[in-house]
Amino acid sequence: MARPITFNEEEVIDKAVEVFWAKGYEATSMQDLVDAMGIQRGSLYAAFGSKQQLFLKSLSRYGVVVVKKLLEILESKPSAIESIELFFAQLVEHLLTAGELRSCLVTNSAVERGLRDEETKQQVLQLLNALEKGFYKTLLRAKENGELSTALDLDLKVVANYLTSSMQGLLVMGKVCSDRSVLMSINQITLSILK
Amino acid sequence: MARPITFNEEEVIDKAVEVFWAKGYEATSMQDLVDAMGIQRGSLYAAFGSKQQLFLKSLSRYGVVVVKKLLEILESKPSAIESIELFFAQLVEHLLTAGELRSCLVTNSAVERGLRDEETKQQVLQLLNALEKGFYKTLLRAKENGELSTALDLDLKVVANYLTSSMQGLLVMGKVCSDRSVLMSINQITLSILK
DNA sequence: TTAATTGTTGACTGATCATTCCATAATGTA
DNA sequence: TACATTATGGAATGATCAGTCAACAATTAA
Repeated sequence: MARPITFNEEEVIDKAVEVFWAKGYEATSMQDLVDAMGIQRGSLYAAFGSKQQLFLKSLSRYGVVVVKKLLEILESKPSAIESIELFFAQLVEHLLTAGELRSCLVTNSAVERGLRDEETKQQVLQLLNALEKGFYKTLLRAKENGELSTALDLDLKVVANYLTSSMQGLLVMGKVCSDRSVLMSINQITLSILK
Repeated sequence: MARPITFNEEEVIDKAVEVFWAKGYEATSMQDLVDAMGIQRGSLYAAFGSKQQLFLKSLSRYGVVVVKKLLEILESKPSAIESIELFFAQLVEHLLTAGELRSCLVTNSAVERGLRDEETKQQVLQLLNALEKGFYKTLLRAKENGELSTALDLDLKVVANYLTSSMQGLLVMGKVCSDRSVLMSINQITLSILK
């Protein structure tokens, strides 16, 4: 039998996620990853193949960990609308406190790699789709709860898309703006269409 | 007297803008720039100092050329609201036709460099501010024209910020989504608050 | 025509890039 | 204990990176 792997793959990937999240794909060197992941180059290549593959795996892991946690916010309150409000408020909180991780790996990857790498584009689409579905489910719940103005006659799929896009906009603004009141007032208008 | 410069600085910078716009900062090599700009390394360094300085100059030039042209759309129609609608429609048109330039150098720079380079961050803030001011002026015009619902009682500065953020969101979505109807329906909801 | 000045050119530098490779270490089985 | 197997460690690879530099070309003033 063979010598067993001494590192935990998920733990090690989580470190890679942080590096890609903070620095982006191009600015991250394999040396950065070796240092952060705490395993040697050889093991890294044996386990993950290449920088590109490691990146895709990191993006996928980001979906499983971070995006999933975000989506849980949408189910955290009895009121669907309040859940959506909390979701956007938490984004602002993240932007104001997360330091070098202030942003979203999905947004970053869409912008840096969306046009130049088809695999990344497909993964980003999948993650954006998951967010959109989360919004849609929550909007349906709002409708069932009678939380949406009956005067409102909007296609909820479209609204879900709008919320996804608005979220991306907020995350871009948060890259350069640290003013809570500015970010919160953007959210306030964004969500005013639901009332 | 000395030998005069044989290249036109603006023409040459416009080439650099395109390269940074298409590839981003990190993925662009000085060799890429030498090739695209049509001048030699030595001349490039003599004229612009470093990759970082050339990038900042390119971003600034992007503001003078591209952002300025965008802002002109906001003054292109008698109706202020129609001008804003045209602005967002043109963004979609750009996203669907611009190929590898499909995006906005401001968005790209905010995302890729906003957290990691203070000079870039300041320039991005300045450009976002110019956009916001353009929206604000146009919203004021809308109000004066009586185009805004009188029921609407919104701080126009905040709305201008919201439009800036919405624009960034649309540009992120456009990196991975080529579906005109999706992008247009996002705009439709974004602008519905003005009615 | 000559001297002085400055732009142009492309080879060159040392650092760093992603990736490979192999000797060595560690493990389970026989 | 010895063997087979596989992970580990880290040196080495060739390519490419940003940036430098000195020889050369072109221009103007004198």
